[in-house]
Amino acid sequence: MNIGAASEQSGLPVKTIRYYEDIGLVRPARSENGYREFLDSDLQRLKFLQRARSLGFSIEECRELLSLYEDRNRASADVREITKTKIKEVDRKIAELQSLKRVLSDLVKACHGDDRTDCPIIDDLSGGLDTAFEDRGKS
Amino acid sequence: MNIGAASEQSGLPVKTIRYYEDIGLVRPARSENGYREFLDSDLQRLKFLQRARSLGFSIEECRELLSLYEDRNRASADVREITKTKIKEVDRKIAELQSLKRVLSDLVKACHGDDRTDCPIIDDLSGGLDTAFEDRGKS
DNA sequence: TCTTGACCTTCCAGTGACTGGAGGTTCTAT
DNA sequence: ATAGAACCTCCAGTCACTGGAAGGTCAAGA
Repeated sequence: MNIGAASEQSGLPVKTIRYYEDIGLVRPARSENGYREFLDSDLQRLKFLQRARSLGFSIEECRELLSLYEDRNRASADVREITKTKIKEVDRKIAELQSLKRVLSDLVKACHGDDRTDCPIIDDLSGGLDTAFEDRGKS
Repeated sequence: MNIGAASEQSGLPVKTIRYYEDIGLVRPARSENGYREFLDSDLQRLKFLQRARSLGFSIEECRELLSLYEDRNRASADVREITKTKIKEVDRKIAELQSLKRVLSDLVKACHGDDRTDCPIIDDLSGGLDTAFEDRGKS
């Protein structure tokens, strides 16, 4: 099957599939006319990649998962560990965003939001060292 | 003050400050020796940027907020609107991550995690069209 | 047969927001 | 005088694509 069909079947953009070939995640054969020829096994890999990426695994993690996937002797525990690490990362990101949301919500609450030219949000951003918002500093 | 002091005062890395100058977010004067000379007003901008970036505003949003910040006539309502839009974005990201976490947790729960070579996580990633996880497809 | 248009190819450049490094100048302390 | 820190510019790399130019191939219709 050509790249267009592979794209449709896998849910990955054509450009992305070519990119994945570039970085060695998939190695489709070539037809005589130079077109990429995707076998079912290639399509499997692409679907795997689509799914894993949509679950937030990085390209390098996908590479690792793929090699576990191909390795008939890999332990289920290895895959489980990678996934658990990923869950912890997701948890961390959620917590960060929730704290961010809290600060932003406080700012909006404190802001009268009319056409006056004083604004607590701007005040906070421009120094605000003595406002109620304590958790400044980079994450 | 030199870039090193500005970095320390603002909490932004030296490289980042130079980058911000490149893209026109800050315009420090130059001393005779070619060194950047940061005035208090420059430092204000840098602190503003540090804070706004840490709150998840993009560079372009920071540019907008800065121009509102400089504009003595801007309405508080404008700033409030930008912030509210940002909160909605943060909410969306949190929801995405929570759904992602649910799927990953389900996978880990289903995975026996021993040294057997069958693994529900890999099974899910490699097609898994008839597993219990429904929300595949790109976000 | 010719043409149109869809699909395919490669290659180069850009995204966002930095970060790292090379190679060179200036300042400061000893 | 000299060592080392701090500064300078410029170029390249990061991540995971995405867009576009310029051109080759294929299938269908006139």
